[in-house]
Amino acid sequence: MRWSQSFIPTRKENPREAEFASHRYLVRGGFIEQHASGVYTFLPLGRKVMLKIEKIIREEMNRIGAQEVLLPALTSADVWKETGRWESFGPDMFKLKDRWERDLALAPTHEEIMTLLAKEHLKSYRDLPQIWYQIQTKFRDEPRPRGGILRVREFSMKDSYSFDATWEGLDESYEKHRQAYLNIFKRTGLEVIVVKASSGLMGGSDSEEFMVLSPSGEDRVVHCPKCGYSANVEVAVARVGKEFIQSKFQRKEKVHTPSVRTVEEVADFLGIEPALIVKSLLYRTDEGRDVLVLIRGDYEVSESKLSKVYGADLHLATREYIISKFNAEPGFIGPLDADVDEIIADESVKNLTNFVVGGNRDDYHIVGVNLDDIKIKRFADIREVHEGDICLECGGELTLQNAIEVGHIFKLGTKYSSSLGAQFTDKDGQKKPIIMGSYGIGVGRIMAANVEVNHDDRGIIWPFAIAPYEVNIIEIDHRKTADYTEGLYKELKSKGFDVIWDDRDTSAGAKFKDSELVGIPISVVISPRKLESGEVEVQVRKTGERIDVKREELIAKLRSLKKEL
RNA sequence: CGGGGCGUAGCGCAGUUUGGUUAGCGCGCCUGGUUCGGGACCAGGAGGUCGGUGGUUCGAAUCCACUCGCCCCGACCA
Repeated sequence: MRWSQSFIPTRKENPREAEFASHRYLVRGGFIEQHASGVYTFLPLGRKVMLKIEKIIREEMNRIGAQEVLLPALTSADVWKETGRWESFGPDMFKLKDRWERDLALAPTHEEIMTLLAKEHLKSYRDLPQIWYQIQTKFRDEPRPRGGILRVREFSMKDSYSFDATWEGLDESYEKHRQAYLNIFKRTGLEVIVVKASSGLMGGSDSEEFMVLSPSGEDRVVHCPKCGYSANVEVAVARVGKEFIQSKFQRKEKVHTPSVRTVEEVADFLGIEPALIVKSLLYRTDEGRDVLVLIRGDYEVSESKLSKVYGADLHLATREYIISKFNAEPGFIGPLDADVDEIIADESVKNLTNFVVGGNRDDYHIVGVNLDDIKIKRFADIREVHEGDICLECGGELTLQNAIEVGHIFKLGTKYSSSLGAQFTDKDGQKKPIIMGSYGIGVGRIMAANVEVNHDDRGIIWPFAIAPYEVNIIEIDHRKTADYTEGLYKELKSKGFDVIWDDRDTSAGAKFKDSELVGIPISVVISPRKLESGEVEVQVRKTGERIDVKREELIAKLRSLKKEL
């Protein structure tokens, strides 16, 4: 392709709204353009990158015997109602009506549709196992799109589904995907860590996420550098830093603590460490049950863990509700004589002695409290792991880092096959629900995560495998070298390089800047001066190297660079 | 949904506090010329319902009300 004939609308200035590197550079480089909040157009360069990522995904999926299909994006409401997800997705699902007022939905994922397909055709254990996948547009009405293409409402996802007759079979299908995913991320130039994850709305038992560590990520992952334990903070477990502590307060008594509300303020006021204060948080179920949650003052409650332990979604009560219920401000409520349906305490509370709780009256706390004083229904691990907590596996010190989720794999089990009646007949003649797994990769996220991780202040640094072009031939003076360059351009193309030829009638500086912004891994610079000695210059985007190469050695040089990058 | 910020030419911004001719600047774009290894220079030119609606006023980009859109921070997910 000639640059002069390409549609590559690069910009010199950052778009006003773009704060993330990937957003800035993908827009500035002419890869994407915003249409609406969380909805983007892919311009030629962006489309090329996406197609290259998809190609790698297809190769790796096909390698594990998966077969590509394409399901509809526009789906009938019935199936969603059958599995209950018409409600549980709630406003995250784009719902619409047809002209007959029938409910439809734009699919946010495809477990239901895929399971129906399996139900229709996979009747016998002889038909199993199967792995089906598609690369398709998903629609999710995200409450908050973010970071350009990092989190959007319409996005391309590779999703696959495995159907097995046995649990061992599911393990195998899952393992195949795990390996395929590792290959895909490696080939697309991403370093990922695999973390234990919450299965959330998908349901099922085990699930793992593939994470790219990056400050721009909105997930947080706990990692043990010593033994490799890794988990999303939503499900991570650990031992608390200091376990057994007791305070100086020997006697239980009410203490006047005027307008000290937060844990820090109370700790300062009383002259004890925050860990000795037991925070009381009021949670409510959707049905209106009140659950008082106790946790050590230096920790936070993990709502996802809490909800799982409790068995239903819990949400923090509003300030107004707390005041009406306790007749005290949120900062002063406590477990003693609390009129709630249930009290759950985090395990971190177990080993405290003579601790401090809210007094259920404004401006008062109670010190010297012990577990016997409180009617705790159960203890559970409901706290969010902190940086520096102790690894349960090996005793190492845990780290906490931000990460971008680029893939997620689930062992679904029989959740969907049971509710939709997808059964097969086993060897013994018994009808059994098909055992399923589901597996997703965000194609656009691979692209965005790549830019987040691989960029500098000049622009993007693509890995060779998914770069929009592999080689950019930059002509310093098109009028003097056009014929020569055309020969070179044709040769590179015929040798299999994805090459663009910057033949524009503009200054050399502008061409260099554009090339660096767009992030083409290798530039071949053609200047009349160097041509006299039969040389061209090779520039490597990643390292900034400039190497003079004899014309006849160019192909060999490019091939060796291709392997490195 | 809560909190914060922003909408003025294709892009980035000034002007709004304190209302007052014809709404500015840079980049980009068009024409002509000169340049040609790090976003070139000179001359000329085109391009704007100031997000929208309604109000206040002799007069509104500027004040008021409503409204739409976008971004960022907190509860969800590839």
